[in-house]
Amino acid sequence: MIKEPEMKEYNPQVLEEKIEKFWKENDAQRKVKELRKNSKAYYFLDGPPYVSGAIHLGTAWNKIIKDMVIRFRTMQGYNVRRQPGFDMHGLPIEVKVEQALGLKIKKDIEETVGVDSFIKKCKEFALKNLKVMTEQFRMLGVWMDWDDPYMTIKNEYIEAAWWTLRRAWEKGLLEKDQRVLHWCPRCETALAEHEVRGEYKIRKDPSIYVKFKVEGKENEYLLIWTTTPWTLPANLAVAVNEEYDYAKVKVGEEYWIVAKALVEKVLDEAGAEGEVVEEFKGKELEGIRYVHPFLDEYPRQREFRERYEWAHRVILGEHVTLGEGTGLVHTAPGHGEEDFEIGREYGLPAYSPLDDEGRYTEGKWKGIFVKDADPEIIEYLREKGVLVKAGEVEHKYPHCWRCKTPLIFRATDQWFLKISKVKEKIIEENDKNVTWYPDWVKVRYDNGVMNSGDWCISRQRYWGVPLPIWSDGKDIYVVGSFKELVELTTAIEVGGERIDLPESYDEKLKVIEEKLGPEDLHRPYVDAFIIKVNGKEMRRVKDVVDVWFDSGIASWASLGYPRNKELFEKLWPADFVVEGQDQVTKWFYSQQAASVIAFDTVPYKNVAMHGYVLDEKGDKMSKSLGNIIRPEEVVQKEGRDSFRFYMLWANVPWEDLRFSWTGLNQVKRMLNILWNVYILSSTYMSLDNFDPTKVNVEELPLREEDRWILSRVNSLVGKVSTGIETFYLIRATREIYDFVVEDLSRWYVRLIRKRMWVERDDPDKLAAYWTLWHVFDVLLRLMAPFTPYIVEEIYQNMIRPFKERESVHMEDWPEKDERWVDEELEKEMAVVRRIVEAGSSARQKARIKLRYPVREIIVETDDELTKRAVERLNYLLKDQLNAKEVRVAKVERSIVVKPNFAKLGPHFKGDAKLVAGWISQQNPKELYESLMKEKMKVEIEGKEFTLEREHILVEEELPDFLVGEEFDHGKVFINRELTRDLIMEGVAREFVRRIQEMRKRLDLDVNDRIIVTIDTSGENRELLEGMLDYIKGETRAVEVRFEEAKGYVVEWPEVNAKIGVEKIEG
RNA sequence: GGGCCCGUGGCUCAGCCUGGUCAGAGCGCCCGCCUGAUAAGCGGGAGGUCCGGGGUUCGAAGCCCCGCGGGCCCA
Repeated sequence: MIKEPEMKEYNPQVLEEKIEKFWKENDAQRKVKELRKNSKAYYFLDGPPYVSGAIHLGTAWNKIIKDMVIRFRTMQGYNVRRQPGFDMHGLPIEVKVEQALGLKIKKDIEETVGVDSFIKKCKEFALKNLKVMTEQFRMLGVWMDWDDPYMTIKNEYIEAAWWTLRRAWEKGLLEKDQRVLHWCPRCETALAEHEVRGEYKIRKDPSIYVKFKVEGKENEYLLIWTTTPWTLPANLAVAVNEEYDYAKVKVGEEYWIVAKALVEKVLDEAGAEGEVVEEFKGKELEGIRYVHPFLDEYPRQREFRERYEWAHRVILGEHVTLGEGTGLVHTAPGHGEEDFEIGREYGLPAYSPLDDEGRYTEGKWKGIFVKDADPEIIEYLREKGVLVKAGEVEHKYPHCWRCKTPLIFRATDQWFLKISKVKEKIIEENDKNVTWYPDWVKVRYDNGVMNSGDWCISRQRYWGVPLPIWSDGKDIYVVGSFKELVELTTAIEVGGERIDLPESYDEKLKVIEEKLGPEDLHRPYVDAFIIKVNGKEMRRVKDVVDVWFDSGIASWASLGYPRNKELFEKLWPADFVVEGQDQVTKWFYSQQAASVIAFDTVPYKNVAMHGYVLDEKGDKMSKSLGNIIRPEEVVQKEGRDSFRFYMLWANVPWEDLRFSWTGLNQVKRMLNILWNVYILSSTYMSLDNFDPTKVNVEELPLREEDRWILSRVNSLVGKVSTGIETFYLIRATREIYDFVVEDLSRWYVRLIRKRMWVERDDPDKLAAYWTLWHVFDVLLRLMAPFTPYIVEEIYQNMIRPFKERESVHMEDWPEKDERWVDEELEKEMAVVRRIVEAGSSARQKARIKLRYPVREIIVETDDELTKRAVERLNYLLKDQLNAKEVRVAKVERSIVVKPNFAKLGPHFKGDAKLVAGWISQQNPKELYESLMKEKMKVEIEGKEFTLEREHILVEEELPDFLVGEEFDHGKVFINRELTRDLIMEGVAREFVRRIQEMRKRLDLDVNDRIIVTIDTSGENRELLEGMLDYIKGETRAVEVRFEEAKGYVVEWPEVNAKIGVEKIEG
């Protein structure tokens, strides 16, 4: 049975708490899973958020989308894998822990706290944050398996990483290589290209011009420009572009060599004057040797000069441009990517005399941090007389994404995944197997893949997947699992002491567990293992793996593969992933890259991208701007349902979302309207003990409006399903919004109101009840993925008593029932709405309130659909427009013809007045009709004139009693003549309305009976006498008496009356 | 510098793929109406060079080209 709702007002906070409790007590989430246990599998893969400690609106949006999809697919009947994931390793946590422990430099970790306890702290920190974030996600109503998330720090997960790297090694895709990489001198580790992406910040650096003396020439110099003076000690060459023109410029007694196109600019900057004395192509400069400015300060430079043919010479490179500088590029192969590449071509060494903390390891500035050395070097160059100009420049410079330290380029030995060898395959497999939403993201993605280089996966850090590479300094071996590790291990080192292990596996394991504790694939545990391969003893390479690799393997690691193969075989690859647009070249990429290495194909079938959340003005939310809105704040203020629906409604998901409180409020209003419809429906239904299962639908006298809303709701099913499936989410949410607000509330409920107020068993009322009930049955299911709370509340009261399923979330997704779809009726109803709008507007013009009936309304149209609509839905029009009659007809207009003085004047000059007077006297219709046909010759007072159409102005004139208004397919006219009967009805309505208002003020129940006493003018009384039955029926009054007002009395001056209302007890 | 996306009333956005009903909605503003959904609801009105400029076409907010402004990613 439907109960009278306990909450009359929509209060999301109370409602949502109540539903949370309901779900918990009824174990709803588990039951939903249980229900679909044996259905077709759907592998949804959660992109793991980093355990930074707090979610923001963007993370919330992400999970709201995911939850919506999960709920939708589940209702469609899939057994959806809904495991959340967390990205838990990596530098961000290390940095936080370092801060918490007050550590300044990397060395402190090993020497002050010890790797072991440092790792423990990192783990604690990560787990703590995971817990916090889990609660935040739960708060949003996200139904994932929060008790069993995948964590990148678990042994089986780490082992999946090992296994993957082993595969890479077996395929020859894992190599050690010397490369110039971004290096963070604070974190003391290399960073991969994707870690530097987006981390370029404006920064002030020195900008200096330096002259290198050409060997064997007096006063001749190569002029170079750099913003990193500290790299000059490592300079080994000067690059020019062979295509460009270069010039020898005479400046005072000196000759400078500069790109011709830049001569003016460079001289200007240097504040020098000079003239070009010679020109040549860049090619001609190749091989010119110069004197390195720090030959004495850096003895190694002397050595290079002797050992390398191309050291300290001009070399050719296409990367040299004329955008800035001098066209001669200072080249330090150990400190720049392009420098490194070109240096390799010319056989130059990647000289990089720095330690991990960025301090010189030799030469004049030994021990000094390179950035600190900049000013000293500049000063020294000045003293040497080779500094042409020293200034400053603001430019973008990469910074460490965690600690914001400016990065330096540095040549180091690192481990790489050879993406260059599988790039083609990635793109090919992606083309073949993946659907992108929206489709153009694929283009963006492919471009990204084509641009990416090899993947540097080694990090010189602690909190991460240990690189499973063991080495004797020459050969390497990549271990694929813990089991294999134990098998190969012959000894472990504990506290600096070597312990040789027994042969047998079990005994070995026992000793290991005794000495090191239970299996833990982190550092320092794994560092202890000494393995023997081919007779050689090997120790682990101390690096850990880039944290991006962790999430890259999620599609199989989260399934426990390869330790457990079953799930993998059943589910992989994933059916769906969705993340923010920054992940296109990050997670979407790292997954495909790792997967192609491991399995030769891509790990997901459908991938969708969403945008960022910005503030109302379109600015990024940031601490410094103070415009951060926390998800908790939104939930607390407006509720989870509004929040969720809003995020999927505000705009297309792939564009950035400007979060707006007013938008959110609009959604809340929609939910409030839905709630009001529910309250109205359930109040009446409960009053009448309505039971939809006892209704024989076949025999129900459904009215046109019932058939119409049933058609609408079934059309809605198709639109919402398609919207979600194509990831065009606003197509789903906007349709729902419009349906609730326009179709259901503003129109259907308005139409059936009277039917519900009928006080007896009435098939007509029952038809409306059943229709409403059925609409709710479908609508609630359609909305369940979006607004799970409010629909559950309504469902529990209205639907649950008559159905099997315990929760709306256990329901099946509705199917579009074609039997109910009637497009013609939908179209006709749309026309009716337009006519009603035009009619209301005409009423307003005529100043006739809706309470007063009008005798007739005429619809003037040529449109067939409109004609059919007026005929078929006539009773609706009469009712809504409060008209006694509504019909299609042509309105007879009278014509007014006036002389057109603007044309008469110039034409007839002095006789114009005469002609005008004549025109005014004619029968307008006849004159107009004959002039429409041809010119007229007329004689006025003996003179002859020729009249033309343009000599008259024609106006149509409606009869006084008609007022018209246009609509799409014609005009609507209302007849405003009021008869006594019409006035009687209007006045009766005025009184009814006021009595109802008084009932309301008395807080009477719908069923309470009253006695009404009216003290008013004789005129009113006379009008009302004939309407007493009507008044009684509308107000549930037993009696209406004209006498002194009694009981609760209110004076209503607008109708010149005192009205008394008394409740009848019992 | 390159790739992709976005640019429509004061604000937030639909529409663009599949050119052709005066360019739509909500919010805000102004004016009314209704009243047992009611600390709600409804109607009407004002308000737009559809970023700018070319082109294709009988016809362009929509298709093509060139700019300008913003976003993401890359260099």
